Amino acid sequence: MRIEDEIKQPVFKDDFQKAYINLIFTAGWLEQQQRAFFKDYDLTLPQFNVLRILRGQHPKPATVNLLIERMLDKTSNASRIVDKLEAKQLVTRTVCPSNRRAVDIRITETGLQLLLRLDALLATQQIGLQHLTPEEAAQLSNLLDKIRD
Amino acid sequence: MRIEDEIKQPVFKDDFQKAYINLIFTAGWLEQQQRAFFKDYDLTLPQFNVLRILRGQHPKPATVNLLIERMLDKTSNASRIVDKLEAKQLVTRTVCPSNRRAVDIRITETGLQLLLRLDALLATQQIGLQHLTPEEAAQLSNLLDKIRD
DNA sequence: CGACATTAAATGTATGTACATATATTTGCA
DNA sequence: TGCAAATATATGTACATACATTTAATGTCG
Repeated sequence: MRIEDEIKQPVFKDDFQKAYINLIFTAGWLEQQQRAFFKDYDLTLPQFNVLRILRGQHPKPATVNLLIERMLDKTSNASRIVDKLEAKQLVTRTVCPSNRRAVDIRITETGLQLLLRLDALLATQQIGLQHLTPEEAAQLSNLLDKIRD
Repeated sequence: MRIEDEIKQPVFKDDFQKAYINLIFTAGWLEQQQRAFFKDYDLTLPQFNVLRILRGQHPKPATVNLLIERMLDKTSNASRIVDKLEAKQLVTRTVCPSNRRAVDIRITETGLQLLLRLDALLATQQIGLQHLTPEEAAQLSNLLDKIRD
C-alpha cells in the first residue's frame, strides 16, 4: 500500500520528505508485527535482540557495554532489559573476575531453547521483507547506509 | 557508515536480514536526531507530528480520529498527546457541535508560529535524507511501499 | 603511594507507550 | 419509542524509554 494511502496524506513536499516519512512509518509497521508475534512469548523486541546478541557470543559472556554497542536502540536501557531477562531465567549475570566493575552476562540453556523455537516459528510466519527480491533488499540496505553517511 | 560497523555485526544471515536490521536501525537513528533537535523546543516527535497534521487542516478542525488515521505511530495515544499540546497552549480543544462525542482540535496562532520557526531551522540543520539524490529518495520510497504490500 | 579522572553499570525520575477498559453520544432498527 | 450496537474519546495500568545522576572499580600521573 502506498504511503500516501497509509497515512491519508495525498501530497508531500518532495521525494525526500516522502521517503523520510515512509521510512519511519515502515519501521514502525515492521516493529508492530514483531511485537505482536513476541507477545505470546512474553518477550519485548529489545529483549529478543539482547538474547540474540548473547547467543552470538555464546559460550563467551557479554558485558552491558557490549550489548549497548550492538543494540539497535542505543538509548534504551540495557541494564534493565537484562534485569527482565534474568528474572525470566533466560540469562545469568555474574561479576566479571578480571574487571569487577563489569558484569558477565550469559544466555542460559532455557534462553537458547527459546530462541530455537522462535527461529523456527519466525521462518514460517512471513514477518519481514519477503515482498522484496534479494537484489531489492541489497539495494535498500545500500540506500539506508547512504542516509547515515 | 555501513550497518555492519554501526552495530558491530560483521555478517548477516542474508540480504533480507541485513536490510531489515538496517531499516529499523536507520529509522531509530533519524528519530534520535530529530528528538535531539526538538528537545530545545520542549516538543516530542509525536507532538510535532500532530501539530503538523493540525496545520494541514487549518483553519478546519481535526478530531482525535483524524489524528490517529494520519499519525505515523498508530498505537500511541493521540488523546494524551493533545493533552500536552493543549497544556502548552499550542492547540485548543472544543466539543464538536454537530457530534458531541467528537472533539474539535485546532492549532493556535502560537502553534503556527512555533512550526514556522521550526521549519526554518530544520531546513538549515541538515536533518534528513540529504545524502540521497531525489531519484534515490523516490527509489527508497518505492521499496518501502513494496515491503508493506 | 594517593588524589583525581575515567570507566562500567545501576538507579532515579519524568514521560511516553501499549493495550484494555470505561464513559458518553449517536445510530439503527425491531 | 426504546434498546442494543456502534462510534468517539478518555482513562487506568503496567511497562518501556530518555536522560541525568550515582556508585563502585580501575587507571594515571604527580
